[in-house]
Formats: sequence, C-alpha cells, structure tokens
Amino acid sequence: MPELPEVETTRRGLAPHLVGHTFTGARVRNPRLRWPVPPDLAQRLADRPIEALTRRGKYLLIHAPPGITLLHLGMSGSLRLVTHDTPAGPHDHVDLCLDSGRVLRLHDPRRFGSLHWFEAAGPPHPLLTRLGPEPLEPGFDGAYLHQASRGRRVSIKSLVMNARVVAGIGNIYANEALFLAGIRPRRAAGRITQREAGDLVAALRRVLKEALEQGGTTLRDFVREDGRPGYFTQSLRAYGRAGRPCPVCHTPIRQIPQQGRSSYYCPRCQR
DNA sequence: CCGGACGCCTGTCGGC
DNA sequence: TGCCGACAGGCGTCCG
Repeated sequence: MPELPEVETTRRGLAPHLVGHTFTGARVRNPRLRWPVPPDLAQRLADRPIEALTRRGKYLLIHAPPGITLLHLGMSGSLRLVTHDTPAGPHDHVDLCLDSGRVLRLHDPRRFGSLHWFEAAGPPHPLLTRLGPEPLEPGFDGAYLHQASRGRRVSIKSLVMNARVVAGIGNIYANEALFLAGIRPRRAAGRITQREAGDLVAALRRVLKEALEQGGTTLRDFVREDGRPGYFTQSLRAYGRAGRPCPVCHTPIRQIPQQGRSSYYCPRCQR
C-alpha cells in the first residue's frame, strides 16, 4: 500500500478540493472490499459539509458531521478526483460525489482496502484505537522505540512494521530506514541498543520526509489525486534493488524472504 | 500477551 | 506461445 507518505500525499492533494465543499451522495459499484461498504453510504453523506480531512497512520478520515468516513487503501488502492461525467473503469469501486461537480473515486484492483462510516460523537472506530504513535510526531523517539523493543523476540523490521508500535510504516520504508540506520532487517528487536533505536527513529523520520517531498513511491498502482505517480521510486536506496550496488559502498544489495515478504539490505553497511 | 501462519483479491512477470 | 507458480505497497483473525 500506500504507506504513510503516499496517504499523506493523497490527503494534501485532496484537502483543497474537499474541505469547504459538501457531499451530494455516493455511488457504490462494488461494495465487496476488505469489509463491506455501508449500504446506506449515499444517504449518510448527502448534504453533509466537509469540515476536515485528516490522517492517522495509513488511514484517511473525512470529517463531515455527524459522521466520519474512514478510508484505507490496502495494497493497491488509490483515490482520484475526477469530473462527475468521467467514465468509470474496472476496479473503480466507489464514488463520493461533491457539490463542485467533482467525484472522489476509489480505485482498488486487489480490494484489500476498505471504506467505513461512523458517528463522530460515538466511540472511535475500532481500527483506530490500538494504533501506536505517529512517526513524525514528538511522541515517537529513540527512548520510546527502545522501550517498546525490550523483551521482543521478533525482528526489528517486524517491530517497526507493527502498527501498534508505530503507525504508518510498511515494507518499503521499513527497508529504507533500516538501510539508513545501518541495521540488518533480521536483527532481534530485543537486542537493539539505545543508540540504534535512536538512529532508527531518525532514519524513519528522514526517509518519510524525503518521500513526502517527492509525492511518495509508485511501484505500480499508486497515483495521487490528480493521477501523477510518486517520484520517490527513483530515490530508493535498498528496496527493490537486489543485486544492484549499494549507494554507499557498492556492495550488491541482498534480497531475503522475511515473514512472507522481501527484505533488502547491504551486507556491508548494515550489521 | 506474543509470534507465526493464513486468508483475502487481482495482475504481472519469469521460467519452462 | 501458453501455462503455472511466485510475488506485489496490508492487516485482521486464529491458533499454539
């Protein structure tokens, strides 16, 4: 998916087109996403003015009282703004219609994404209640990550991709941050030193900010609200670069399977 | 509580 | 050329 930089890029692109506008309704072409799209979505949204568009981890939240629409893009989801008469293609599952004549269109070939609606005044949505701190906010620092890693037998990469530990980090940015911090992805989380925890937090912050500046990473599916890809793809240091030279020492980047996914690292720079 | 396996989907790519 | 398995940005659920 879309990890934090891609979701935040989408949020920033959408905000000027949503906030201050009003929903006129919705069109659900295929409600079968990760969870069923609410059948009464159109009625819930109609005539509701949009007050804010926020992000928590990889979740987007559209605040239109009395409700909040919660969106998750899964592995292959994207959101685009199109005019109301733009023909829908395959995998264009949901349209949220705006009074501007534009439509917020959810496209998701693999359908691992989801769309929820819940009352703003009620309890927070269950998907949001157990999320760890935002990686770009002050609550996430070396002391926190070191503390969170104590006694954990999982790999440091797994720990950092665990949304209960820190929100918004997926496979790409976990690999990239571990590269910058000089830590091998298979290291046991419980054996990470205080200094390494600090380095990893700094690396995560740095790579997330860099990716944000370039509109995120596009491997195949991700596009921004206007259809442009993310340009951080060309700046990836380790991810997807198996066999190619390490940008620092030129040793070939190694690819290993880890929990059913690929990890990439430099065997010389990372210990 | 923790950690690992599984399942949910479709599309693409490489090897035979 | 065609088929088939592996793999792809995620994550809730279940089981030991």
